[in-house]
Amino acid sequence: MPGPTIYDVATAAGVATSTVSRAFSTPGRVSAATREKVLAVAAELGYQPNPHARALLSGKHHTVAMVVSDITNPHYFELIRGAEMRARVSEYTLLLVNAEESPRVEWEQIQRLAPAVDGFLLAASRLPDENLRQIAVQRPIVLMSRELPGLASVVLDHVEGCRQIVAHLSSLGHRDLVYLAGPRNSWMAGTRWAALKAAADQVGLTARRIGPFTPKVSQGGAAADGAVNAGTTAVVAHNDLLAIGVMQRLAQRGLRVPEDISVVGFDDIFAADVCTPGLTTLGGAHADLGRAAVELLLTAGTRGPDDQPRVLLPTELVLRGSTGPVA
Amino acid sequence: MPGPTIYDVATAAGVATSTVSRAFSTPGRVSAATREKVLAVAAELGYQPNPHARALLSGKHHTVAMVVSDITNPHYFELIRGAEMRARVSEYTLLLVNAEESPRVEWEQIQRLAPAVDGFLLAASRLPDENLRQIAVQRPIVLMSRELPGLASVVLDHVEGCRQIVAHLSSLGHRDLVYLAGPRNSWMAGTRWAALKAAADQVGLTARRIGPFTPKVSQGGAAADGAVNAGTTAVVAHNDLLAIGVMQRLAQRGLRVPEDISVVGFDDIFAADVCTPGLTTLGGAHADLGRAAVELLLTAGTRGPDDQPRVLLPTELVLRGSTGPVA
DNA sequence: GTGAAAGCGCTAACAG
DNA sequence: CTGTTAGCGCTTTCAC
Repeated sequence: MPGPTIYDVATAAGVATSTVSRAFSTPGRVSAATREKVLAVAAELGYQPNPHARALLSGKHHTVAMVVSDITNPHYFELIRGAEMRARVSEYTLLLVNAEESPRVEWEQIQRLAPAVDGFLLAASRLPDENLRQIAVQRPIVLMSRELPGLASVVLDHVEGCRQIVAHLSSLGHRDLVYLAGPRNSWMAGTRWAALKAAADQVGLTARRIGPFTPKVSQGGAAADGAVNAGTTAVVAHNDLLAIGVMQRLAQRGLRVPEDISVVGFDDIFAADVCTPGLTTLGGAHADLGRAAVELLLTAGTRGPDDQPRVLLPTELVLRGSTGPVA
Repeated sequence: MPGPTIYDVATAAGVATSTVSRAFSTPGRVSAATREKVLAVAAELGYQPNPHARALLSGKHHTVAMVVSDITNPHYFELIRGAEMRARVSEYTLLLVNAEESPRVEWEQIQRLAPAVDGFLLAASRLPDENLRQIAVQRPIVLMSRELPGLASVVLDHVEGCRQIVAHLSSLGHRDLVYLAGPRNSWMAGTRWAALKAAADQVGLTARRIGPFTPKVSQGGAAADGAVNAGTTAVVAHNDLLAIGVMQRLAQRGLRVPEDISVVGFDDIFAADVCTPGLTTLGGAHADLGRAAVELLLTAGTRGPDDQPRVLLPTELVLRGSTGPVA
């Protein structure tokens, strides 16, 4: 079962193990003839270098771990996809870890894997800032959908995005909006609210926040009722899942979208395009976020702790049927 | 940067490296006092065992690789989720690999990772049977959504599921159906068609197949036109993505679903529930498939090559608005 | 250009 | 119960 080793190859090819090693890692330092022979024998035996042995003395693992705060959220799937694809290009392997929304689990997993990976991608980490800094001294890390001064990060530009949302609603005649907030320990939730509030203030629109809500379809009912109760003409939900849940509840209550109330989401997940009415949502190239994060991680060695990049990718407001002029 | 090793801990605690090792791996074989001390020192130094060194001589990696034929298909996400969660429970790490629908890429990735993982989960593998058998002699493998005699597999019970689809359509008065086939090298596509055909024959319903189609929303247009051209009252699409694309195209052509034509999909992805009309689709606990596959893989050592389990999980036909009585 | 030998971090005999 | 020692498979000096 344990495949052939360089010893087997060396014996079969009549050379030393070091020569076999060189034939693979530094082909220039072996004569063409021996190299050919070694490679031929290796191929015949089905030899595959053992990554563990290699990692053991090189310290390089060719592996990055991606820790996702909640793998059940379809939105992260795009990030995972993008990350996997970029990693593959550099022949890196992607380790996938689910933190189950638990900071403790997240921390334990990271500590466990730290000696075995080249770096971490932390998507929507629920860890306190201090913990993130601790990790960063052990291993290169890149935050996704979260920012922290001194650490590399990739996020969508929500300031500009929220400005667009507000401009859109304002142009339709809405005079106020209600933000259905995401979880308390979500950096994104805070960011979205701040950006929304600032943009609203700027154009003289009233912005209120209710919540927090767990951003799932099932929570849409409570969120919708809260919004109706608040008496607004426009709601901006923390994400598309919540927004879809809201629309379902509104329909149930006999309220029409967008005639009676406009709904906006975040993420532009696939379902936003097929629900009725289509959901107006702030999207962006999420797979690119994943790609950019891996990119940053792989080049982390070239930067000092003082110039950790903060990549801001553009959002795009996708207009669909869920927003319309105020009656 | 390279964290502390057992040597550092041993020195600091004034014991031998083997004692440190034992304190971690076989706590029973050390006196309580020394164990306490070692663990304390280790914690203080922030010592973490190096998994590579451990794997190097144990041959156990506590890692399983999941190879997905096409990571862009949201359906696989559920499988990935389930697998990740089950792996986590046993403190296994899940490696995620995308084969990009290419048998060559799939094969290369598997060969590359073989020496570094405890086994493979192959989801909808596009590899020929022969290659699968070759892999199976190197490492334990579990096929997902594919079967091959002699290899462990987990699939949904499409025979029964397709029978239900046919019964449903038949009860609505449909006398024939058209299957919009998936890719040629997809085992699932062949299986679905065979099951559909058999079930149709049994109840005296005419079944025809057109395609193959790449199962994406964008291919729904061509598929829908083909179905309309064939002049049928019911189409069964290879998966929900294709079905949704079909419904979009039908709407565009002014055809009503289900009044003019009924549509059925496979997978019950999230979007099937929010599109209009809701999509009738053959679902099942896909996350459970992922779980079951990991389960099988982790217990693979206990079975001989002659009793490789073939796990069949139940499907469930989810009735929504896209199917209705024939006019 | 190639071989011999040391050692990466850890565990598993084998002594004591 | 604990220390000594020999590798796991590979790369990397250091000689030749």
